[in-house]
Amino acid sequence: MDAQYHPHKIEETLQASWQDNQTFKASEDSDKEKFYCLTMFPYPSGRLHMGHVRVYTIGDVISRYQRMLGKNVMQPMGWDAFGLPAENAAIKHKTAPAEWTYKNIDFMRKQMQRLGLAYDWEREIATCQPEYYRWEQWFFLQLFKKGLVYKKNAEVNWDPVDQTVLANEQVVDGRGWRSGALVERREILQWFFKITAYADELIDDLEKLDSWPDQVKVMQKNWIGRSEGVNMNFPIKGTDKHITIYTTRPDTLMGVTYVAIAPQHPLAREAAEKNPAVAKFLDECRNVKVAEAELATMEKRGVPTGILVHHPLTNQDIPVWVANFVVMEYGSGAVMSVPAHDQRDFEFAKQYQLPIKQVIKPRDNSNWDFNNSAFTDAGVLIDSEQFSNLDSATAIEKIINYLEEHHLGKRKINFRLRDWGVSRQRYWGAPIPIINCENCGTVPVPEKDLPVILPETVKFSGVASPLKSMPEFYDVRCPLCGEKAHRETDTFDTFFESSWYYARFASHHQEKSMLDNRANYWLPVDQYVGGVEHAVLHLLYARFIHKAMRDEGLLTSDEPFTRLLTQGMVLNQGAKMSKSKGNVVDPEKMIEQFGADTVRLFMIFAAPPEQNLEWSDSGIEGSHRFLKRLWTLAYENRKLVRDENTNPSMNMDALDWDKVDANERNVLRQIYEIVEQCKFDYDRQQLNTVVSGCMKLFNLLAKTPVAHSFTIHTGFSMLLRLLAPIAPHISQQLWQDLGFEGDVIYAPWPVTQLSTLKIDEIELVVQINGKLRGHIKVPSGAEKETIEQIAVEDKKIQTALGNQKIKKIIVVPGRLVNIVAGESE
RNA sequence: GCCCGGGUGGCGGAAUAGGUAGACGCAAGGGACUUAAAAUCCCUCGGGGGCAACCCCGUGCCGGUUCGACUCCGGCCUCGGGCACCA
Repeated sequence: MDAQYHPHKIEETLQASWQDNQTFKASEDSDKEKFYCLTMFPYPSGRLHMGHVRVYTIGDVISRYQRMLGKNVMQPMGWDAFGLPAENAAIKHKTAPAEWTYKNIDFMRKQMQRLGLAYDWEREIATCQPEYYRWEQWFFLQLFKKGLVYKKNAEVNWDPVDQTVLANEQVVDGRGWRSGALVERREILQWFFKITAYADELIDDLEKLDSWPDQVKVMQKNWIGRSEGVNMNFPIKGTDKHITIYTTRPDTLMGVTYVAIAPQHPLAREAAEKNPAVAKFLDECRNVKVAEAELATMEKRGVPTGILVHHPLTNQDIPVWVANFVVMEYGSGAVMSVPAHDQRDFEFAKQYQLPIKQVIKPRDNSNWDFNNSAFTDAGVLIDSEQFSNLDSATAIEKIINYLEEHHLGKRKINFRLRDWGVSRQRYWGAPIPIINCENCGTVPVPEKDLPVILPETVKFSGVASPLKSMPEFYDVRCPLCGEKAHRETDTFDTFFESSWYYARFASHHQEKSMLDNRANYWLPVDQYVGGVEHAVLHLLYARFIHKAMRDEGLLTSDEPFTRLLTQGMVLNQGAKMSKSKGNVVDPEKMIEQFGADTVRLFMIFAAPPEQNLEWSDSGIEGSHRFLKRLWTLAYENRKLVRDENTNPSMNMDALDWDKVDANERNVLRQIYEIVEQCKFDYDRQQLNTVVSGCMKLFNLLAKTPVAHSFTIHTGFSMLLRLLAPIAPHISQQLWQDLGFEGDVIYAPWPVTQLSTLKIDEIELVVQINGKLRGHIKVPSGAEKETIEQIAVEDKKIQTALGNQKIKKIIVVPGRLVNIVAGESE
């Protein structure tokens, strides 16, 4: 055993042996309870950054902890390998996206191994490999057969100069990032997944996810946005046509003063043909990027279409406006506007001097000031003919019933959730397995022809996808009629790959099917770890695909992830690490300087997993210092611990605590308390305080006299196990050097004798009116009356009480005594 | 704009079901060892007052509930995440 801590030597030797012995290989034939621990796989961007190091460490700590609890653990890793950055890198470095991606994967895999992450590398997946995406293409075809896939027009950001579709992040201040041209909205035909068919189940099953953060569940629930309302027809004056609107507030029906339609609404287009002002407005609306945030924050504008509709109840004429804030995708793309009771309608009405008609008054009968804002709460109806004087809730029911009886409207449950557009007009993605034939229309690629392989050696200009100019890719024969046909050149949204990879890890190397029985053994994932930024999109899509796979008979579970941990970002000087800010800290350099254990320890210690972590150069030095001290103390006690291992000084099975020295008993009790606390913290995943616990235990051991060899031995035995999931290398090395049996990786979790360890006296806090005034010692298990008496008779308490009268005494067992006292008579 | 989080010493953070605010670590200051420095070890360390025992104030801001509030409720300020083609 070296006198000094040499992290590199220990870590590299151990990592090599883990690899050689396939220590972390997972198998399905085990009598142990299974535990599937998964961390969101990365995009292979080139090298690991601190954010990666943090998540992967957290996942690794959890999986190692579970292994020590005796579970059959599987922890795989792979690569979310398709996506935009490879195309950008291809333009910049003139390398093909495939080559660049594979190089990055090789480099990052080495970096992960150097961190000592306990992965089963045999299960590794790169989503850009045909062996993977062929099953995605296959699954798409199954959804197609079931009618869960359809094609429709949808808007994209169009760069008129580069003649290409832009991602939202490629639109900067309304212009294409490369060309600088003003982007335009353009409609193109795209494939969609009917995720809305699962909307109810996606919302209802959130309740089953007890071990998900509430935060994420609430976000998903709001995102899906189930609302109960009514679809209502407003007849168009002078025609037999009508506009359908959706509202959740039919109680405000009598307050409608105009109807607003989306710029994409067919009626708006019709109006534009006759009305140049409308045409001009629609044209202006095209220069806004396709993003909800954009729509919500831009100036609310509109123009009258000249169209009038009849109010369904009063038959009154109501003008129809086109407004830029009405979303075509939600409801029917048209809304009834009630300025008096909706804030956005209110502002719009003020801006264009449209009438504001109050039909709801506050329940307390007060007057509402309509100069500043709408009254949006529920209340009592006024000026609403037969519905006047009803409360909002009753009125909603009565009005809906009336509308249904008179065939003017129909009850409708609506979702904010929209169907998932999966077409991307890009090269670096999985090809959509469809052939377009002039005779036969849309023809799925026959399953025997899968996979449709993405050509990897291409010339990449960055403007349009190379597939669009590769006849060898798109010129095909129609599988039905045999005539010349055209292969789909769009590729899948990369969220599709990341929606089922967790299941494929459990069926790796299966060439005959997408998934096999092993998936039912491992799934659902017991612990999923990843960033909060994925709270809605990725996690919702994965839940949807999981249910779709279940309905395809590929799986039996309803949900993919049992427990979810969403971790925070790594910041430096209060900001996300980025090249432009110049605050990037390279994990590779940190490992070089301090070793993997120190980096891991700091990542876990510096903040609780869910919160952002502030990088600190001196902080990581502190973590390193702790490991050095630990090594030194272990070195100094090596003989004592080894001897105790071969020749125990106390027999735990027949231990008589009364014969143990009181001081030693006291130290042991503290050790046990720390160990119990660490267990509690591991289970609630507050890993930073586990490290605090380890440090406390270490500080205690450093002060323990050598005579207490039993305590020192117990302390080391427990400390090394508590620390093993976090700093696995040093823990294993010391475990071995101090003569403990086997590998710490498989060592059973420490069990304490805390419950049998007797305590004679406990200390309680004494408060007067909630303010700390003293401490008392009482026999453990003392009666409430005894405690009260001791507290009141305490000298300090007597002085503090003076001649105040005691009104009440509250005793919280094991914690405190609060004396409620007041003025004397 | 909408949805969801966070705000506690000089700094990162702790306080488990409403019960001692500041655990653990970092930084800083003082001391020991050393020719010296580094390393290591010991002490101090929220603010104010007091010779002291002790006292007062203090968890973003304002108000409420409670014997007792960092914790619960109402309102606000501020920083961050997401908003459907970044992943």
